[in-house]
Amino acid sequence: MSTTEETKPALRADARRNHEKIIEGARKVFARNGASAQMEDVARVSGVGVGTVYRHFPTKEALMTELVRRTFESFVVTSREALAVDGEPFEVLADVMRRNSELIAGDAAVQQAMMGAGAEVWEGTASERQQLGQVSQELVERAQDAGTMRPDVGAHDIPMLMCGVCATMGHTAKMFDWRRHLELAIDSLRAR
Amino acid sequence: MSTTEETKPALRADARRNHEKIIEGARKVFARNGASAQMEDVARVSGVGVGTVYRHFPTKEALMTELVRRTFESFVVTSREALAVDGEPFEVLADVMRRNSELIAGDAAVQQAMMGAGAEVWEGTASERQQLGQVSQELVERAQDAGTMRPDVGAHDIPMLMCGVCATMGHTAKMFDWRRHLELAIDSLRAR
DNA sequence: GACCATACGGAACTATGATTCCGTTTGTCA
DNA sequence: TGACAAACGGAATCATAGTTCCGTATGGTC
Repeated sequence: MSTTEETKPALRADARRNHEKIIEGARKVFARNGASAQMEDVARVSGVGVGTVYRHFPTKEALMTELVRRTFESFVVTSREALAVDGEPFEVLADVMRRNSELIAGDAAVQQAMMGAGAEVWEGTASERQQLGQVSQELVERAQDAGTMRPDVGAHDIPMLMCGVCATMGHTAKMFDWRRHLELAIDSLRAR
Repeated sequence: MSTTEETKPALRADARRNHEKIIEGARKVFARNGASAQMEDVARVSGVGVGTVYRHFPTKEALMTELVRRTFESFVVTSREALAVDGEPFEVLADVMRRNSELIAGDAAVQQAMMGAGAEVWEGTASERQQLGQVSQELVERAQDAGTMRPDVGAHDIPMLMCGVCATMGHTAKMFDWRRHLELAIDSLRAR
């Protein structure tokens, strides 16, 4: 596959098993605590020792990046699915935003990543974000062609608005309702 | 003034001078680095020792809270001024949002406070936020009575949207333009 | 201008949490 | 099943940054 002759010595069975356990445990811990999650917690919840976590991921940043990367991958999937949906184009786009927001809602680490916390995480997800951008571009063009989306906004405005919604998700104030924020953001994109 | 007979032994001249220097220095450091600013830096920039910083503020949280509180006070001032402005009510409100955003823009600590980082800071500014809420309420009512603001939004939506704009301000991505985000947020409040 | 409470400076202390190290255990393969 | 490399566990280490302590300096007052 790769031109650089990657040596992949094939993991031992227990190592492969632990790799999964760590990703699963880490997802829970980072989802709950965001970037301030502790590696000891990840190890405990995953049912392995800290040393094992570090054997699989060189740093906390690297582990978090992998988790966020996988989530962004799933955004790409839901967005691509929307390309095949037959509906009013602006509503299709709005539904993608709603669907992806629901995925983000339970995960503090992803919220923080959307908000730009941590250069490594941001850069480590460049490929996924780029793919997401392409799909969004297509959805936006359809909606603008249909005349139901403002012509003076672009696909690049969507992550910016989502970043704002994520800030609301993470906020403790009871009066802040991210679903409401999202609907306002969607409305701001709607043609008048 | 106070019913609890506060003993205020009158600060020595050098202490009063240092108090100002610390607030001034801390403003710079927290504005640049947000909550992750270091007390050693605050001391150095202020031109005093760390011990002196702690003589004036018991904890880092307390210092940060005081800074944020003062900024929120200035929001109350600009918002109150707007009550006296004679103009189209929705545009008056939008201008308050623009003006206050410009004040926030240079200050990472205030951005983070708006985004709900730090329980003590949030609670320590309750009075100012409450005053701000009252003034906003009045501005919103005027705009809604004029029919230029959506009737199904409220004053409480404004800090939520501002929270989102603050997230954009703090974001490193070059494509994120908080002034653009703000205009979209304002548009989402506009009557159709 | 001497006294002394107030205030200062910054080295030392402490807590927290990421990362490393190494003795032990376990899969794999002959 | 014996050998050995791969992988594990978790105590120990290291780094960072908030906070405390105490010897020294200074403003206010008689």
